[in-house]
Amino acid sequence: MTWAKSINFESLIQHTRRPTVSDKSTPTTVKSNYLDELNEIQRQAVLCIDGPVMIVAGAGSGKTRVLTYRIAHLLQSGVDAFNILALTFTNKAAREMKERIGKIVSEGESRNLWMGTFHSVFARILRAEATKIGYPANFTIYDTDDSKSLIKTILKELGLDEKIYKPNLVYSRISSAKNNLIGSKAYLHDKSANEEDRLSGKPKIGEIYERYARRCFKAGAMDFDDLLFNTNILLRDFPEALYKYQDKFRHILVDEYQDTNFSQYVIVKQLAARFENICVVGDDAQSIYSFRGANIQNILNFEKDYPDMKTFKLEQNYRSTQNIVKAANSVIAKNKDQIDKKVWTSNADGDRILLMKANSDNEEGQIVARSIFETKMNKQAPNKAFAILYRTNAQSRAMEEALRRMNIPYRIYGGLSFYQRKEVKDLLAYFRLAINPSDEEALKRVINYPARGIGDTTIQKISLAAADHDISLWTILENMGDFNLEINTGTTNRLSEFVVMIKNFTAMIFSLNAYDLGMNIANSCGLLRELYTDKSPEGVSRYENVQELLNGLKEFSDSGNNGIELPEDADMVPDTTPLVVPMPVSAAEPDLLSALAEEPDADENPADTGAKPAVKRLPEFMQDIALLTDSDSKKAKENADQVSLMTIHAAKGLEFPYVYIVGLEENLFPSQMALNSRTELEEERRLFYVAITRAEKQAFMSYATSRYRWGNLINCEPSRFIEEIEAEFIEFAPSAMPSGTPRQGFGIRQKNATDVSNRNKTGEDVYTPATAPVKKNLVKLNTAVKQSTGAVYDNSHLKKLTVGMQVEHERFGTGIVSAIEGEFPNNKATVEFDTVGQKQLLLKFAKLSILS
DNA sequence: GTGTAATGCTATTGG
DNA sequence: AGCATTACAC
Repeated sequence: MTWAKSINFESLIQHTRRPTVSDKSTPTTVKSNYLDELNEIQRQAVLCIDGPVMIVAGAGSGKTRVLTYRIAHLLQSGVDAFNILALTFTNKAAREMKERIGKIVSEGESRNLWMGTFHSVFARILRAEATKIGYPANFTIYDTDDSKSLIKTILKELGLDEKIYKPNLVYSRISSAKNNLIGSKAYLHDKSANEEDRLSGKPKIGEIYERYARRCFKAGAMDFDDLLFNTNILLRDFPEALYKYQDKFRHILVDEYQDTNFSQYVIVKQLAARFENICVVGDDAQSIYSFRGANIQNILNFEKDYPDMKTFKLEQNYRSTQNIVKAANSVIAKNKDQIDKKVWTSNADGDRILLMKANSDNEEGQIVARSIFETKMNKQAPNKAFAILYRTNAQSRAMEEALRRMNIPYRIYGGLSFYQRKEVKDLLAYFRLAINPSDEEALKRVINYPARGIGDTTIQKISLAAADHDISLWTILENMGDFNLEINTGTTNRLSEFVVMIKNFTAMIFSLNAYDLGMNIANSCGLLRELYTDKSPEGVSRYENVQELLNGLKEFSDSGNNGIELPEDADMVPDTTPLVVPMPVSAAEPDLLSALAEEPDADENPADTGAKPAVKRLPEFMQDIALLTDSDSKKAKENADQVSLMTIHAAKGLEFPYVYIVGLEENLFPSQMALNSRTELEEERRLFYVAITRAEKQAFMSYATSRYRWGNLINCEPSRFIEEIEAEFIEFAPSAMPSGTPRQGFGIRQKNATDVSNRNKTGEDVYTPATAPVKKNLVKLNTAVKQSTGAVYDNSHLKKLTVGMQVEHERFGTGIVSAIEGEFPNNKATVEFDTVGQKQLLLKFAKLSILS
């Protein structure tokens, strides 16, 4: 692991060697009843709570049960819930596990566990520590749409062609750099990355990345990957923070370890370094997220990281029939890279996998729907016993239609989540702006929605000025008089009305609870009115969605539940310790940031009472909202009797009595994109393995010989995966056996020409440390803080600026002052920069330092 | 600046 | 086929 090696973490990690694995690992206060529900290996895995442990958990082997009991056991052995960090793959998994643990121990205790996804846990920690790394505590989390929109903006600014620099591709380049802990500056100097970009004809990716990172920072925003990246920065550059969390999280558990990426890996490694009470749970055979940076090596190399670790292999499957387990085993055996294990079951043989053939995607839907109907009758099973799994979301439509026609209730998981709907995002954007007016994506989203006569050209002018002065759009809007924007008075008035409106919202953040403020915003921003006037069915639905969001806000205000439950820890109050002398704040402006950080209305000393603050406010509601996904919206009646439709990725960790795996065709599953290398194909195969092993009683598979794609019909060939299942476990439905040419498409298949060896993408990138050295952070801190409050910079040192001086600008570099006009604080300087030429700068805003 | 019609591009997988 | 962006008329 080149990166891991090149980071000198050893020097940072405070090695307090944990006690050697003790012989007193026999607990004293364990309720015997839950241990009785475990088999021998499971029990050992639960009881071994000292030191590094790897649990290799085959599909259906009771992994969740082991994790749950292990945590319960830790608690009963006297470990404080606050000292346990359990990282799960979804928020839903965390919620469910907490519930189960609550039933074994007490609910009060389980609530104090630090349990959630990497993103939600470290977002919470970053809220408390943000100022250390130069971010405001009220930072926004950009979702993928925000990120891509920002990338598009940057592409336009740089005059790059979106067809060459596809935003999706640029985004994933940046994302994978971050997940490998390569910051934008490091990326620019990264030979292999540059080489790769140059060869792919996109040499400017580094430049885009740098701008992107700068813009996010200025907007006080982190994207998903930043949550992990910045956690790493925090732990690397602030040893006292590292020490604090090492000490706090004395026991660390990571679920689905096979799907962690490098960034996550380093976080865990760092946090666990002191006590090494780390337990990872995973199954290499179910690693299906390499496309977003997951590195299967993390689990394969666990032993190298912790040579004295204990391994427990859970190999007995309790979920599925013999047929399903054996069929799945016969498939996964085709993969090369795996941990040696043998999943077995003592369950009944069960029915064979039923393979069905259709002539088109629509017919496939009908066949599947009909089969579900029949199986329901034959087995007397409810709808919720069924799941339809597919490789791509686009396949859901044909299934939906067929189910609807047969009056079979269903629910689609994934796709557009509630929080991604346009109308919901619009209102959320107003909320975001109220909390953090620097949030550029939110600003652009709603500055002219509902339409208020602020058009593209106006926004262009403002953006240009912002780029020119290297300040945020919001700062321009607040100080329009100071810039020659050449915007007519009518528009100027509308702009200032908008600014006043947002400022009013901001001013109410602490006086109103989340619901009252949200309602107030929804009413006065004009969005509710706009939606209400639209009486089309879609319009009504949009209105209802906004109402739904407000309902959620209401519930949150009453109960404090926004879908992610993490403890409110006494020592997790945002750290307001000033790293630099606090900047003076102009009298007119409330010091919002410190208000946010200090929470004036909150209990003075929560540690004394243990009570939560009485009033639930909007910032608290918003703090994790970008991290919520569809499956987290708990209101969707989990228990409704519906057939589940979802992608195989979304089905990870779930199980159903009857599972339909559809669209088993070459170029669809395995995906066309995965045919370039062995490793990619192996990941597809693991995905197939995951799909099969979701089934408890019977698996069904189907393929179509033709389907619509981009509006035209294409021919399809059955997937190679079908013939990888040993024949004895499969049964062909009558229609799947074409009369003329039996087993058409089977047997003889040409080897895929591109099925070559490993593409070796392990990348020898070099991690350049000190992407953000401490000192620099201090400087940046000022700008971040000030921007988030909208206050004026303290540039009083520029009073003594005179013509002829050499100055340095954060972005424009060095230059010579050629003219000064106006009176402080409204004076302007003309600077001849060495590289970017002449610029006029308002000293009030410019971040200049005087060199000589 | 706003709204609509025509065009063109796209569909792995997801927190 | 569906969505997003662009072109063009008001």
